[in-house]
Amino acid sequence: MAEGGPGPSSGENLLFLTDDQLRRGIEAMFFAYRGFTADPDRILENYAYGRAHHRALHFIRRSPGTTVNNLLATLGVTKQSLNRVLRTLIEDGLVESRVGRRDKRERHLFLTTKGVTLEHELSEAQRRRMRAAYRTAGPAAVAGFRQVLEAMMEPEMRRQYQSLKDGSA
Amino acid sequence: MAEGGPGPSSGENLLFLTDDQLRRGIEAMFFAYRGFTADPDRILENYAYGRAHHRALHFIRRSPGTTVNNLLATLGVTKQSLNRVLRTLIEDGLVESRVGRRDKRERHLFLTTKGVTLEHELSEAQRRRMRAAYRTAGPAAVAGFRQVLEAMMEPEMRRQYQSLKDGSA
DNA sequence: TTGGAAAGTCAACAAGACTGACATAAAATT
DNA sequence: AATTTTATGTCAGTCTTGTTGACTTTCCAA
Repeated sequence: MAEGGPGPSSGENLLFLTDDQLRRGIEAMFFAYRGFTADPDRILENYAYGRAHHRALHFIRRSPGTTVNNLLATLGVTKQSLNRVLRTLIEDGLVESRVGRRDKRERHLFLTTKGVTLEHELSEAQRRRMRAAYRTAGPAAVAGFRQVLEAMMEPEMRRQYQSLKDGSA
Repeated sequence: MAEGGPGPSSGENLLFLTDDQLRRGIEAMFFAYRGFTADPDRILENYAYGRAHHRALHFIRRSPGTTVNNLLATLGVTKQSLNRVLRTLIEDGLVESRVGRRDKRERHLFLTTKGVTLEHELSEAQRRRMRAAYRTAGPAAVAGFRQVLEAMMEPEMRRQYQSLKDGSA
């Protein structure tokens, strides 16, 4: 690409779109995601659970009563993969699966008291880091952070994200 | 928004630090990271490689001549894990491993022409998405994005990130 | 009543991470 | 010169989390 063109093609300043800047952003995502998952991962080592369990707990807590199919769409995994995780969480009494009243094929998922406890421990660790990062960067930076992340999502995931914004499912 | 306390505790506006806002940020990271890896993942399906190969190619390209130990520290994996990936890349002629001149224990890693080609295909797909997101969000948002991500990194990873900023390793 | 959707299960498999043990060569230290 | 440490590679085994494919059960709705 030869990168270096110092003069923007238009009158606008587009230096933030150079390949070098973009690569910096790519590396920032890579390194930051590691920090993002580090704290919950450390906690999960004490239990017999992994990151997949954390994700399930997070989204069940976020949308209590959600169905397995909903959760599948949000997490973007196969039902077999989710099922293994869900089964252990149900067996261990962290998640309750209630047969749907209207549609009895559906299972509605809820956290038990025990599930809420672990979810809170995990999410509080993650929020602590997020809070520190937000405080360091400030409100304007946070707004930009969210804008860029949202623009980076796949359209279907952006819909998931935005639907969670307001009410639950 | 219903968000907890309407009145900030101090004179400053700290609404961006509510647990709800933090959870929004956590979900943004989760969904955005999926978009971030989606394009390279699709390309990698055509080859016999995975995300781990992409990461190795990226950082070798970024710091040509880097040693195995350096790469290990950057990627944050075990040598056994990296070795498996590196071995296939060398066998397939994408990466060249040269014995160090000064210290013959070290192996210096370089991309071959073939390696550069694949790395470019992968990174161009990733940059394309990043470019679109940056363009949508604008330069101010990008600056904030980078600030928050940097603050979110583990200190050791932040050092890695910043050392890559300037010259190579 | 029958077709199809939702959910669950079983089996097999793969990527990519891990630990632990061990081998080799070369550099550094004693 | 002998010993220790470092850098790398390799073998073997395990774990988590994802995949596909096949099959069953339940049950809603046309």
